[in-house]
Amino acid sequence: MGRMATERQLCGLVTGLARQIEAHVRDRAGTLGLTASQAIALRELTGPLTLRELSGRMGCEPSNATFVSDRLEEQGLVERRPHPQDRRAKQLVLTDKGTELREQLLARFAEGSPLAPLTQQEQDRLHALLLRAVSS
Amino acid sequence: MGRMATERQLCGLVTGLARQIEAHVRDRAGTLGLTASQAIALRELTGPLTLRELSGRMGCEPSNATFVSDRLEEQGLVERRPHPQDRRAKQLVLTDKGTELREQLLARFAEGSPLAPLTQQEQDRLHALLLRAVSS
DNA sequence: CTCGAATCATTAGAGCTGCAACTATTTCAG
DNA sequence: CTGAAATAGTTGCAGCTCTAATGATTCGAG
Repeated sequence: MGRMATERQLCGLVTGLARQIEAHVRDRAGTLGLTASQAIALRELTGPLTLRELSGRMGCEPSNATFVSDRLEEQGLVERRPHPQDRRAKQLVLTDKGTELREQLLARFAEGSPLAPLTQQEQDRLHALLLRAVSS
Repeated sequence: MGRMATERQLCGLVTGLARQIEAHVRDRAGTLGLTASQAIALRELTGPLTLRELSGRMGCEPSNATFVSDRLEEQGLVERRPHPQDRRAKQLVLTDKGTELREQLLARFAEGSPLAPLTQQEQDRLHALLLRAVSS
């Protein structure tokens, strides 16, 4: 076994794992009739959020948040409301239907995550390493 | 600070880092007039590959490899040749132009990877953890 | 106060991706 | 040998993501 990990291999592993996570989300979301990014948006809506805030939480561009919000709004899961303080911005709010679906979603996500096989200690160590890599 | 890392946070970190890597590849590839996936395909072409083999190395579906190969062929960087043993398959081969561009590409990729800030020891530990997560 | 710069959301456009269906070929059980 | 099943590549489709440009609003230096 080569003990020195190259950055090349590391990048491959990271993107590979990201792909697995994405596939897991897609699968779970699919059981509720949602796409992966719709599900992630719904998950992040812990309360009223501006579209920019949502894009920040989703880790994507604001234009993408607009796109996803359109789909969620079409399905009657969220509503766009004028922002109380800033007339440029809009607030995204869950409807009753959206709130209910979100709860089901959170339950589904808990089942069989790709990272579940790792022990708590391993997860903590991975967390620390990733945090260092991301923030630098 | 909560010391227990949740799977939720971990998933976010992994996909966030994957995004950074993707952005880095996109940036470097852009300086040579390539898109990110074209660059990754080119990088993986260490020798003649079947489209299926390429898709395996790229970590994507075969249909995607077809798509990317079309673009590379349009630019005269690769050629599709009949497979010597299997008439179903095709072999993807770099042209002279493709070989030359690939070398420039490898040099560009080496500059400023998102994982460079990690020490060798950290990279090794990350490698081990990711390997465990991916393979299970 | 005022006007230029920054910020919010949106739109248009190009490109990537996975899934499902299809054809051609190979493999293998009987 | 023969026909069913598996495999290679492709295509169509829906959906995601980025970048760049735009209009509306807010902020801030002077």
